Amino acid sequence: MKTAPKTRDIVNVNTRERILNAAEVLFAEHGFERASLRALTAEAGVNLAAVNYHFGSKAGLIRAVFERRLAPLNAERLNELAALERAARGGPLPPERIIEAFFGPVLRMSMDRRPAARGGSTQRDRGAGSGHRFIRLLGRAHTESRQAMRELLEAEYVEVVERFKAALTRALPQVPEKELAWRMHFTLGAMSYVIAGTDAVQLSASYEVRQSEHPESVMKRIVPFLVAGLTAPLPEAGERGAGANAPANGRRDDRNAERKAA
Amino acid sequence: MKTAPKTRDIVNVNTRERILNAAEVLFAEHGFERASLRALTAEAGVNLAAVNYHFGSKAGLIRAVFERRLAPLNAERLNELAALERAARGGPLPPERIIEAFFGPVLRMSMDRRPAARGGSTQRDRGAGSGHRFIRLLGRAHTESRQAMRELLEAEYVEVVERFKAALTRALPQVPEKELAWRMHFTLGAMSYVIAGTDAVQLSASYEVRQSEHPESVMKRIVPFLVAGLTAPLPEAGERGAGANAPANGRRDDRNAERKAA
DNA sequence: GTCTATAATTGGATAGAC
DNA sequence: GTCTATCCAATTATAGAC
Repeated sequence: MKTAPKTRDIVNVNTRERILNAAEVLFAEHGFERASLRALTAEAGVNLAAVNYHFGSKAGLIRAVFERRLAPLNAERLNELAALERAARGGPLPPERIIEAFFGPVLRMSMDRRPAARGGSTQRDRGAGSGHRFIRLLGRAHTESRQAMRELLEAEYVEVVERFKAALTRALPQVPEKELAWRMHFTLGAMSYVIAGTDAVQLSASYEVRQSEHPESVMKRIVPFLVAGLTAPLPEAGERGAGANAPANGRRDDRNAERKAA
Repeated sequence: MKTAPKTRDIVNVNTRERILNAAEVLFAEHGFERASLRALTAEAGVNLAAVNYHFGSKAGLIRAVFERRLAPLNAERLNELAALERAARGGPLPPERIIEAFFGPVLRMSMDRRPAARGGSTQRDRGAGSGHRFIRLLGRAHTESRQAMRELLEAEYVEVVERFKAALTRALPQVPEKELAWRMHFTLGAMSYVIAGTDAVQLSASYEVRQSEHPESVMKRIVPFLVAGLTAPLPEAGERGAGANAPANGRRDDRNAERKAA
């Protein structure tokens, strides 16, 4: 609000945000390398030099794109978890609720498919819209090997991961720590795959699985799957020999309560 | 074998394979865009122009890298499944075995960490070694948006997915088709996350989870998790309203046998 | 089949006027 | 803050000698 904006009247957004929005679109569509600043500024309807003015470099722009989104997303996760813990008054939480608190925010974001608000054009760019673009971008970032990218993601995630890990540890005392670490790993994998969704790896899934589902519907499917996995019978104590010849130990549902198995 | 190879004596590999090996290394490390043909041919110890001679273009090289690996990998999966089905003589397979047949080959490949055989140098480049490099590359390919890449992967995967889907459908008759499609999706996600492993998304997992494990050990952990998920109690019939207020339906282990729920 | 040299493009970044 | 014009580095791809 320094001086009156250039031409547009009311609903226009400033150059900085126009760039961030266009970057989100084009990075998600073509990757960080192939999306050129030229294409990007054209999409945003701003001048080429504006990127360097506002973000210093292309790398700075990439960083800004992630910071804008990840902070509120993870804050929401922590809020939901904190609300659950308040309601539980110190008791352990049902694992279902923990999963929902972690996955809900990102799932809802990934299914927010408002049209792209492309072109240099104007009104209703509000808040950059359509979170699923950012989610695709996030999936892309996970396979990035750049040092800076990894550090960025790690910094944004470390707190939520620790908090949710603690909550799950209390919720599932019968699962040894190391086993739980792996099961969280599997859980995160299933979640990531779902939100990566549409054009990433869907090919390997069956073709009936489409993103036309509502978030609640997906949640209703994935929660029982993950809770069953998290509370599954523990593998036998011996670390070795679960090869293809091990007996199919079927569907027992006993929960051994040993902690820290080997 | 047309004329005697340039200088090296016995164990040298031809230019074509040297390029493929170097491409696998550098594409996995830096991505398809950032790994230049210059860096790549330097790594391989071959001339820059050789890439275009042997593969037509950089895109052609990328295609060749994937084709060399995916075909045998998926053939192995189909072989293992076929062996199981022969042994079962027409009966349904235990889901544990199906998961192992699908995941075993890629898991073993991902944990094959023979050193990179880098540099222009020579002997023991055999078969390109260390499959985990290719696995990382595969993870990267999944987030690629290029049309050609998607078609390539889809073509390589369609048969295995169909065959394994059929096997799981027979193994889990109590799970409705659509539900099973989702559960396969979750399953593939957990698997992908594990093999993407080391530097991809490990940050979000807990730091105790390391790739130092043996394939059998990982398999022993993931199989019970996935089988429990695949055989989990079905969500209630109504499609709506599994929001954060649904009752925590805990750990029943009843399996409703309805097929095709809404 | 392999090499050198170079063409043809495209990219990120910046200087300096406004 | 925005713009034009331009620099400079790096890329893929190819032509043509060997």
